[in-house]
Amino acid sequence: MNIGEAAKASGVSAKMIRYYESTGLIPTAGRTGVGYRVYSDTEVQMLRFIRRSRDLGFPVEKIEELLALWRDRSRHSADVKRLAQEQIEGLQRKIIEMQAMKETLQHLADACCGDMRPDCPILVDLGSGPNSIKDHALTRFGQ
Amino acid sequence: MNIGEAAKASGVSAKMIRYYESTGLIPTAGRTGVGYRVYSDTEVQMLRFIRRSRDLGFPVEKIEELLALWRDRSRHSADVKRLAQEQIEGLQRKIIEMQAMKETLQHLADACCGDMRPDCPILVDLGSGPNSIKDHALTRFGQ
DNA sequence: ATAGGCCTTCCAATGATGGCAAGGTCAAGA
DNA sequence: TCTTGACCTTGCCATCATTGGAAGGCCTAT
Repeated sequence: MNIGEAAKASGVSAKMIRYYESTGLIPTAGRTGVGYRVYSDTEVQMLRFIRRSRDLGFPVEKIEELLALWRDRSRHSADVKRLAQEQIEGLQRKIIEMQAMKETLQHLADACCGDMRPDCPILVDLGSGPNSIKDHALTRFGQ
Repeated sequence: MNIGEAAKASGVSAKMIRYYESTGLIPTAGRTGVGYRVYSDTEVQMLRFIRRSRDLGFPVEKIEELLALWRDRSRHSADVKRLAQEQIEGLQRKIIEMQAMKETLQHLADACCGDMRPDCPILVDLGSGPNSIKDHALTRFGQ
C-alpha cells in the first residue's frame, strides 16, 4: 500500500504520516525499490489509532504513551484510564476557561446597544483593566 | 516609562510589546538618546486594551480591528458589538467541540474498569475507527 | 571598578498542519 | 514508443502567539 492509499484508509494525510515518521511517533515505513513508502494493514490501523486520538484532542506526546500501551499486551488498563482521565480534566479546564470568556463577552455585548452611536461599554471595558467585569457589574447593580 | 515598567503596568511582557511593535499592531514607541523605548500612560492603556482582548480570546487580527474602533471617535457601536458576537460564536463552537470530545472520552473511561488487567475498551475504540462510539453504544444496548 | 539589572537586536523553537516547488516514477492510452 | 497525468520523494516556508537565549550596550549602587 502506497502512502496515498494509507492516507485515505486511515484518515491521516500523507503529509502527516511522513511527519509522524520523522518525529519517531511511528516506525520508519518499508520502501519499494524506488523509495516509495509501503504500508501494511497493521500500520494503517496504527495510523487510525493516531487519527482517532487526535480527534479526541490528545496531544501527540500523549498519543505516544497511548500507542505504547496499545502495543503492550501486559499493560494495565488503569494506565490507559488515567491518561483518558487526565485528558478529560484538561478538556474540562479549557471548557471552563472559554465559557468564562464567553460569558464575560456576552455580558458586555448585552450592555452594548449596537447602533450607530459610538458609545460602547465593550470598548470601555477593554480599555479599563482586568477587573472591569466585576466593576461593571457593581456599577450596574449600584445604580 | 521604560519597556519593563510598561510591561508591569500593562500585563504585557516586554517581549510581546516589542513583537506587537514589529508587527505594526502598536505604533513605534519613542526612544531615549541611547535607544531605550519610552512609553506614556496612553500607550500603556493601549497595551492593557490588547492584554484584556487577548484574555477574552480575541486573535491579534481582531484586536487590530478593535483598536481601530477604539481610536475612532465616530465609530458605530454596532461594529464593536458585531466583533464581540463573532468572538462569542467562535468560542461557542470550540466549547461544543471540546464538550463532545470530553463526553466521548468520559463514556470510554466509564467503560474501562481501570485495574491491572490489560483489557481496555478505550484502546479498543481508538484502534477501531471513527464510528466506534455509536458502534459501542449499539453494542452495549444491543446486548 | 565592578556587579547586576536593565535595555537592545537577532535568531530559534514551540505543535500540528498546509502549501509549494523541483524532480523521479508508474500506468494507461495514442 | 511517447506522452500525459497522477502519484511519489525531499525540503523549505508559513501559520499563531509566545518564550527563550545569546551577545552586547547602558545605568546605578557599592
